[in-house]
Amino acid sequence: MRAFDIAEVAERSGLPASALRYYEEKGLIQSIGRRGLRRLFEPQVLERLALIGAGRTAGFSLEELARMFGSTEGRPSVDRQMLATKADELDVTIRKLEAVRDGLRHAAACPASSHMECPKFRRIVRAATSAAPLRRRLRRSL
Amino acid sequence: MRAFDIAEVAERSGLPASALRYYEEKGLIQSIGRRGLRRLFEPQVLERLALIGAGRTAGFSLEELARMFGSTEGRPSVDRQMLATKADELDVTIRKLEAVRDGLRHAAACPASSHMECPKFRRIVRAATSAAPLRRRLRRSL
DNA sequence: CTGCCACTTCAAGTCCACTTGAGGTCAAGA
DNA sequence: TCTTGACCTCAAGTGGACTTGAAGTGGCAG
Repeated sequence: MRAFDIAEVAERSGLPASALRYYEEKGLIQSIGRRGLRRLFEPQVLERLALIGAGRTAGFSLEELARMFGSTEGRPSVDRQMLATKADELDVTIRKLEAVRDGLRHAAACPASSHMECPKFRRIVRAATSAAPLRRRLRRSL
Repeated sequence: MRAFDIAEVAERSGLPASALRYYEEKGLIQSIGRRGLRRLFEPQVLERLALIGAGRTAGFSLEELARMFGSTEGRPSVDRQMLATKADELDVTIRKLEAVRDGLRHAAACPASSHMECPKFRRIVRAATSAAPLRRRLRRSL
């Protein structure tokens, strides 16, 4: 078994075929050829899709992901400085998320009728909103 | 100075007036009255906006935020069970983000020409994509 | 009192990441 | 050979979160 057709990639990756076609159109993945009309994919594509999924989880747009590791060809190497910068940004995001999580946890436990009256809650909200240069927000997956 | 007009809230919160009107329309904030046509806001609204910002950072939709602390009136109390569940979901998201961050950091440092050939990188990608029930994705802010 | 212009409303437009639908093709099983 | 139906393309639609534009209003400096 050398190549998968789109239905097989869809099943194994959990993504609908329409999304795979869209990703190909955007240069995020490539099919290795066709059988008649039908796209053929290397098993490798599943790892690439995993990588894309991870990047999406971290809030990168498809365009950013394409820039980061879209077409491995024609590029000297991924811009390492950019990767490090993105990692730093993610650190900031993570810290905010931790604060939000703590706020949620506290709000679930604290008996104050209005959370904004609770000094602890207010401190947590401040933590979640300061830590200035947030560039990313979270998106939902299904 | 008891009340802010929309331009002042916009300036202090960093959000455009159009977004504030939109948030009001969606029930996330309230103006406390009008001077002529113009909305007046209590200084309090800034804290609420901070809370909304924190929630948005964590990937909650405006509708979810409205449910969580939209109109404080008419609701016995925020659903504490839901808050705890959201906190748990955030924990999962945070773990994925940490894995993505580590992957980025590693990719920035690792000399392998193709990262997918590096076993360490592949392990990190797996960590970022497993931990199954992710419901949230990150969104970008400006 | 007048005029400016920051504010107002409402409808429509934008961006992203896909999804859906119509209409077409062709590999493979009966 | 014929039929089936999974796959194809391309255009248009969707949803969330706003933004933009046109047309109107009214507080306040002069």
